[in-house]
Amino acid sequence: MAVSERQAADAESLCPYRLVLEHVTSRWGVLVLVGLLERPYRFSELRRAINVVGGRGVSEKMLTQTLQTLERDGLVHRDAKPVIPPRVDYSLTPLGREAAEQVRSLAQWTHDRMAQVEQARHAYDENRRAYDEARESPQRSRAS
Amino acid sequence: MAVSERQAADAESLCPYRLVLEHVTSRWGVLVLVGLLERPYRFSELRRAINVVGGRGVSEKMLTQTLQTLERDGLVHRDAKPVIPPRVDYSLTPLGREAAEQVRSLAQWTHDRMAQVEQARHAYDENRRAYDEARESPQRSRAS
DNA sequence: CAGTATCCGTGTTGATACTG
DNA sequence: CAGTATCAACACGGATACTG
Repeated sequence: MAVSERQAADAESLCPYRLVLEHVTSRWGVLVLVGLLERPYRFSELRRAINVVGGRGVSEKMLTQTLQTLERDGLVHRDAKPVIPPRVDYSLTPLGREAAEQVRSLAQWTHDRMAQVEQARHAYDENRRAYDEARESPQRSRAS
Repeated sequence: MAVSERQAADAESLCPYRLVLEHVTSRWGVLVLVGLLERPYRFSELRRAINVVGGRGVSEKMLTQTLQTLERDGLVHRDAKPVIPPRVDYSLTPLGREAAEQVRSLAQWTHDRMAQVEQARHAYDENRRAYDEARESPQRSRAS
């Protein structure tokens, strides 16, 4: 069962608020929140919308799980209409909207600072490489 | 090797900025950033500080890995003094401080909204339970 | 369409032992 | 003290098949 699967995962030894933080910042949680910030979505619609972003798409299982978790936390509202074929709309609760805005803000910050991060990475990798090489063949650079 | 291990993990199919977001919001990344926001820490000192928070502690390996990732991203500064016994101080870069403040803000929000979240969870679980029970023994409630 | 149930590969984690 | 290396366990995520 999906629910007990998630709950088992949640039963980790984290302070309760860290749990919510993990839900919100989880791989698909971020995408779902940011997506729903724009407008409500149906299940498959949301799935497609997320898959566009880049990277590999979210599986039905993961989307379901993510949505259930966020719904349980009171961040996402699930509106299931009893029609055939089934139609379920997902939207943000007021609480969810607050969270989503924070997340989007953080994502935005990250996005804006990517250049600096990339630069830092290059510098780091350069140092590492130089350091490793110096250790592999010390006789070349240390031949006094 | 720890580095290639991390890089393999990072080679996932995510947009680049999502990667940084994951680093920053990762289980230990959050704790490290928030911890260092207070003041610089030495390695084991930071480890102990994090372990206090609750939950199970971070292993040396995970702390190392987290710190290296954040250092590579240019968020954490590592100051290794060539003395015996070794002494290494970790602190936030200006970039890291910005990130840490955002993260702390999000963590704070989460913390402040826990009551609402818990309440939503109770409501959710109640509905689920009632629903499941109704399905298990429909003859009791539907005996016309 | 909107899920649920199940199996299974793999990445992440953590315990342990070792090094400088 | 501050790591690194290796291995084993396990949770997570994904593919598939099935239901209402």
